[in-house]
Amino acid sequence: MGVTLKELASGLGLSPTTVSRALNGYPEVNQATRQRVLDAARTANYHPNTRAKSLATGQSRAIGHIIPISTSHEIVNPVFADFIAGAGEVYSRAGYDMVLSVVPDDEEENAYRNIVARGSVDGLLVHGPRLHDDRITLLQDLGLPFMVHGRSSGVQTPYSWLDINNRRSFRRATEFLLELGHTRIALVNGLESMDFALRRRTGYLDALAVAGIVPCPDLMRSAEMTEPYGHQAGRELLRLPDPPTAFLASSMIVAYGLRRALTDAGLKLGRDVSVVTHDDDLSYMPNGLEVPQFTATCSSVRAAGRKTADMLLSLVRDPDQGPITHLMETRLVLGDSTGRHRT
Amino acid sequence: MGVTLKELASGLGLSPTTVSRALNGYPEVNQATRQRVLDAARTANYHPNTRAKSLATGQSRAIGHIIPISTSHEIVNPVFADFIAGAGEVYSRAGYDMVLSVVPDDEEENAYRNIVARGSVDGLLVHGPRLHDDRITLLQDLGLPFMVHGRSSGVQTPYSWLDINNRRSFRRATEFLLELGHTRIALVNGLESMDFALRRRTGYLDALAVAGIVPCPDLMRSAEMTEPYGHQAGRELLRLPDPPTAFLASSMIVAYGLRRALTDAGLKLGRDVSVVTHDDDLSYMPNGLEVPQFTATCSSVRAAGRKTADMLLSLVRDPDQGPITHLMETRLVLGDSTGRHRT
DNA sequence: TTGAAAGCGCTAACAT
DNA sequence: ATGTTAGCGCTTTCAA
Repeated sequence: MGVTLKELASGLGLSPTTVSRALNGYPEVNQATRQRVLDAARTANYHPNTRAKSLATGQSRAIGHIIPISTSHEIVNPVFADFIAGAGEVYSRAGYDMVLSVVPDDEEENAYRNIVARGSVDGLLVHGPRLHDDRITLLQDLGLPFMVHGRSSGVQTPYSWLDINNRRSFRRATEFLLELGHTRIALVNGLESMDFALRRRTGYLDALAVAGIVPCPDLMRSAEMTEPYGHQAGRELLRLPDPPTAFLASSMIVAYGLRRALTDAGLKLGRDVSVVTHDDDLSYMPNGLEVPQFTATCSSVRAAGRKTADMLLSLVRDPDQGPITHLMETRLVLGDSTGRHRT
Repeated sequence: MGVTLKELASGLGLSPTTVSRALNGYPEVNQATRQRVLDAARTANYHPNTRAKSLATGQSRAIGHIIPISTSHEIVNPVFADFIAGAGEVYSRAGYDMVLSVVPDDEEENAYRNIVARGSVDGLLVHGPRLHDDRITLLQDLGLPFMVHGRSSGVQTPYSWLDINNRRSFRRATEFLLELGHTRIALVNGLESMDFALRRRTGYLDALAVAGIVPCPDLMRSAEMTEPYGHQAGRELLRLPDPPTAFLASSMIVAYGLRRALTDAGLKLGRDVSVVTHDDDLSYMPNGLEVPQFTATCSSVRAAGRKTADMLLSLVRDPDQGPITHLMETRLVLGDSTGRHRT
């Protein structure tokens, strides 16, 4: 262990109270005393014990993130990592800890209740909201400040969230493919039980409707976003009697699989067929594709993590300010091997 | 907040001590009393305050993971997510919290010191060890139990680690390509300042040496493992006067980029050129490749996370047991579109 | 401007 | 088998 406040105080011939006040920036401390205390703390490498502090103040100075892992499949959404990294930066700077709970998705409610009752965090961040998400109403009841990364269409009462404009991104991506003359456009989407995936489909359907095209169910796929899924979807779509000439992939990793299926079939991307990808993170975007390449980005997931953490901390500091929300617009980045792009 | 132990006790007409003992499974409690307490705790939805508990016991029941993020590039290694998920499962089950600290890589030492001094964790997990890693000797000095995911070749004193046998994997992968008749084999490796990457290169060189082949510096690449890097490396390697006929990629994501470069160049995988990939996690492995496909796996990163967490908890419970280590052997999974594989 | 005393919620001797 | 007391390291009235 390190030095305690008491030890530091007795070493200086002061009371723990004064030392505490000096360290925490209370105004009523003598300048000279404060300086002495600060110096002593530094040389003694003093760090306050977090647990004692939070027991005394009633604040834990920690934020909880609950990562639901499905019991059925082993994949963790890779954007989590970047998002968490962004949020973590903000917490560190603000002197907050980040507590991660990995919870099987059939025990989520319990996990939330526990974490609140144990008082180990001052706020919570909800990941991967579904269409109807009980977690949100649960947290509203529990009264702990929380933010949602994404939205839940089924929840009517207001809550705090940050989301990217998925619907708009996908409408614009579809419009782009329509402009290129495509009429049979496949949507290789994520799991449509997730709110974001439904919004993406809605955007896709919006654009088709405006163009007067009746959506074809065969052209719409939905599953967990993995490379093998993209590959299989691509193969199956190409086997259709009237195969699509363009593909809209819901994530870069899905596009990789799709690309494999298309090139395996001897198709040349950008000549025989167009692929457009959506991903939140530029860092996954391959450059120099010969495909028209679309990336809807909120200038990286990392930044979204930062912004969400900022908002949550503000909520923790002032819980009475009411729900706060932020909708991030996406950029369109269309590129090919010549480096063209448009926004 | 929830109910406190004191409230629970006075409600039952018992002393807090007895209630504490009943709840924590001490043997000297009357069966009937224990049952009464347990029931009351359940109906009152009682959960002990973590901070108070850890202040009293001196144990925080939390494990820290420090994620170094480089200030120069924005990428978080995607295997972190899976590893963390596996570790998190174990912690949850054992009643431990997981605290994640995201730290700029130039402030790591400070971060470690702080976290130890503040006493917020009982143990630490070190990610991404470099060849010479000061963190390890630092932690040895600080005396907090810790595990390393990977090893650091430069550190001589014993410490606890879990690693996969990178050298052996890459030796076997290279041998496989040599058996196929290739003599110019490119190594598209990760950053060789990382310990794992150096071990992989060593394995590659081992196999070449046995075959009597002089390694060609032009054929060895090293960088952060991303898709664009794989792509660029592929393009550049193909432009060589005497280009490689086989490629060894250090991760699946690099292989994706490589594949793009090769197909763009009009090469047919498995006919004109062979690609072999290494990745810790099968879930990234595309099925049905027409390429001989190699995956060295410790049956998923997730499992490695679980195992490492198990070991760390055992270390936390009994710090005197001395360093424990575990070397995971890899499986070779060679597949093509017909589903063939060998181990 | 400083200190003494009480208390945050829990556990752990030391009684009984 | 149960209760009393003290204390973990810090903050926070209240008093001086």
